[in-house]
Amino acid sequence: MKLQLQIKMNEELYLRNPEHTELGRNIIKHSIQLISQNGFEAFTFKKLAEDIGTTEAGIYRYFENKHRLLIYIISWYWGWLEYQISFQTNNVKDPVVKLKKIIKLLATTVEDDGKTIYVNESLLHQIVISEGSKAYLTKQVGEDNKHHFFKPYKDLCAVIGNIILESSPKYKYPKSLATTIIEMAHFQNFFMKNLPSLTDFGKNKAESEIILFLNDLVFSSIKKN
Amino acid sequence: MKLQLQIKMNEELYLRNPEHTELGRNIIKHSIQLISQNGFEAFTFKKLAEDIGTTEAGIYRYFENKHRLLIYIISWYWGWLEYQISFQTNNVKDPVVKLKKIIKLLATTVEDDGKTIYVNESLLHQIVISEGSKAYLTKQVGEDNKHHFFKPYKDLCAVIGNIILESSPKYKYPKSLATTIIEMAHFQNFFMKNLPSLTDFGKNKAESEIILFLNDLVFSSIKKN
DNA sequence: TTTTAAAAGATAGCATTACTATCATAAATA
DNA sequence: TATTTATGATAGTAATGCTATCTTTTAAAA
Repeated sequence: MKLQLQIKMNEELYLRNPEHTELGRNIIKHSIQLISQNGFEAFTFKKLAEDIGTTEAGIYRYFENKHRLLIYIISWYWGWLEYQISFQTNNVKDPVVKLKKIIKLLATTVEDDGKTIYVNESLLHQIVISEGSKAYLTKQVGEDNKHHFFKPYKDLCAVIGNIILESSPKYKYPKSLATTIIEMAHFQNFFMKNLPSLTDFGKNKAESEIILFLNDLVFSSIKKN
Repeated sequence: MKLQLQIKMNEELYLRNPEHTELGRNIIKHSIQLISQNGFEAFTFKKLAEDIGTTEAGIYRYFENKHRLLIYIISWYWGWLEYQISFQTNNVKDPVVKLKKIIKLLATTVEDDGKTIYVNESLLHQIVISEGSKAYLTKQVGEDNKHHFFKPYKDLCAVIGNIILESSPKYKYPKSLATTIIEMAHFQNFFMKNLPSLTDFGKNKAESEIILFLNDLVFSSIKKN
């Protein structure tokens, strides 16, 4: 039996549900390819349409603009990651072990598991690293937040924050530490690959070193209390 | 005697040195105002020209494009901040005290001290929080790095990293911890103001709480070794 | 099986953005 | 006074970020 994973998306993010049609799924698939290839700034609906073999107007029937589309795929990633976390930490009692698993999931390049046909999680992970913060670092963040566009990210932070509290009930900054873990898992990765002198992960450039750094950071913070 | 502070800028960042002319200084001044007001995405050379009372072509004589201009003002900020740090930690022996002062400087809204006539450091600080990472989160990061555009940021990280090592010579991740402090000082501030449920700085929304969080994070990491 | 509705394709158009080029004028310097 | 240098004024162009309309295809309902 082949299971297929479905992530429930905020309906206000799109005009027409891209999961329901071939064209819609192509929009998601090719967006991920194009954005990871050329970056979000160079990404346009015109180029996307050409890549798919449809027209610009066709894309606009699904997404109001490219920023919404970015939020869509990033949100999809957070939803997917939360599922991965709940799956991988299922039946694990020790919150310390859970946290270590989460850090590993966050900091490790994911492999495309084929459970989601039109989403390449590995490319998507790269997008989240390079473009993820652009989803909210805008002047419309307040408006977008009213539409609950950041709920998947918040949910993930809440999950991680709660495990931090499980491990150390008196720790004062579980949510801020959670966002720190998430953001730093990605920023250190970006720095390692692009501005390596900003990190301590010299020549080898292995994600495993980021994991060690984050483990050290997190567990020295929460253990001492 | 009134001292005037000059930050030495990378000459490849501009076509004509904006500090040398009235128009150039206006470009810097009004860029900071416009970007902090409307965000970097909505910022165009046309609007900037109108705001100043000059023409678009006039701006292009100083900066190749708006991305270079962003890097210019952000770099200026890092240079300025490094000066502030060296000034405020001068004659301080204890690296722990130094680090605390640095964290405070990073996390606190700066007041415009008038030492730099055409730069409003307070607005610039807001820009660095909201737009700072966009300077390097691009596909051209490698190219830009070859031009040493990120040197001021790297220098600052090196300074902080070295103080971390002074305080704890065996700590393994001084540079990564330095970037974590810098980035989190800004991200937690952004979250606090725009997506508060991602932080633990509830109703009061005081920068002092971010300082407490960062102090806790940093000193639990480096003390235990 | 027809009818009808929904989705996609094809084109057009338009304001704004991100530039480049040219020519004239004012101000500073030699 | 001559001449460089900076600025102003204007034009133009390809690409971007949309909206609108009309036709054809596809698929669901009657």
